[in-house]
Amino acid sequence: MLTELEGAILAEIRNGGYETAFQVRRAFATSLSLEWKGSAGAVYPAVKRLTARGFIAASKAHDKRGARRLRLTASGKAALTDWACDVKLATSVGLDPFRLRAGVWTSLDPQQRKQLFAALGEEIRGSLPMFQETLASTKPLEKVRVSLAIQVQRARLRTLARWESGEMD
Amino acid sequence: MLTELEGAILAEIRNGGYETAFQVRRAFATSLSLEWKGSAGAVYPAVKRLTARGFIAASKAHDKRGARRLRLTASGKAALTDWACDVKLATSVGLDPFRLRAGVWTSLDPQQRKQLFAALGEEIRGSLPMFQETLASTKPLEKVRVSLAIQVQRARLRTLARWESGEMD
DNA sequence: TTACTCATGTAACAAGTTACATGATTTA
DNA sequence: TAAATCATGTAACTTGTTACATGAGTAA
Repeated sequence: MLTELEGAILAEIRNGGYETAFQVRRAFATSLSLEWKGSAGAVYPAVKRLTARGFIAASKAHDKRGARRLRLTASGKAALTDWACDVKLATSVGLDPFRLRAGVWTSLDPQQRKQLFAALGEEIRGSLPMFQETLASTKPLEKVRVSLAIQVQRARLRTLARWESGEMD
Repeated sequence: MLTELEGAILAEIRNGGYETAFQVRRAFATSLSLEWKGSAGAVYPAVKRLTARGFIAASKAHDKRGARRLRLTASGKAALTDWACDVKLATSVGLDPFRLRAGVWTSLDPQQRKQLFAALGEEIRGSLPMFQETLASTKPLEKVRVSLAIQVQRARLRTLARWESGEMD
């Protein structure tokens, strides 16, 4: 069993090709589709755990700096596949901040709600260009994730439009 | 600043009307749209924190059992509204297990992928009736959350259909 | 040579998990 | 009266956060 972060770390290492833990951190910190901060206190211990479980192997780089380059072992690849193909976990609803808050919006007075929905729509529409830029210039793994993030944002916009012009159901 | 769980707890207390912490736990444990387990070790400390911050007030029930019934204070209501109307937080992408795994699916061989997508579709379609039942029989707050969960599942089905008959983009 | 980036970590803290403990009330 | 449910908690653990420490290589 892997945590969501551990699964994402294995995916990043496999995808990036001999990345250092530092590069994994940076990938997380700059990703639009990943929610984690890429904090040292999360990534280094997680890499240590995954190494101890035999999922990651490390080798020194040949350059001057000689950083620890990470790669997946055979069992690491298997663990990643198991994690990614877990049907129950993959289809669970997840922690969606929009959904979690939407219930509360029903008890807002109409004027406040109208203002809020306008602000939400503006924020989402403003975020789409960034997503679309990333979509053009990344590797398949991140591309697919960004594409799904865009779909979520579009679905939110449709929901807002429906709620603005009618009932909240 | 509230955590997602704390926000959801305040929403539940406001929505439920003088619930006990135990009833909040059960609501979380049985909810289709909430990801938390409603564990005692999460809920009781959170209620304690929220009480200490003046967001929750408690009173003894008049019945034999005399349980601690919870209600929101004025500042608790304000804190809930602030949390629910935080535009940046409400529109952030969240931790979606489907999106997190989807990137890895690109490197599966076609046969495996076909099988996986069939299983994912079946699981999602199998879950929809439960969601739809809940939709008929709950209060507005949970109703809206379930409705959004259904939309997420439908969007996933559309994505799978598109990926099955074409390219993954 | 000063500042920035690369690189690896630890410490204190936050907030969730499971598992356990305890007891009152209600139902079969 | 035995079992189930209601009710409130704590303890040990896991895994994330921020903030700090340290040092090597690189660019201005």
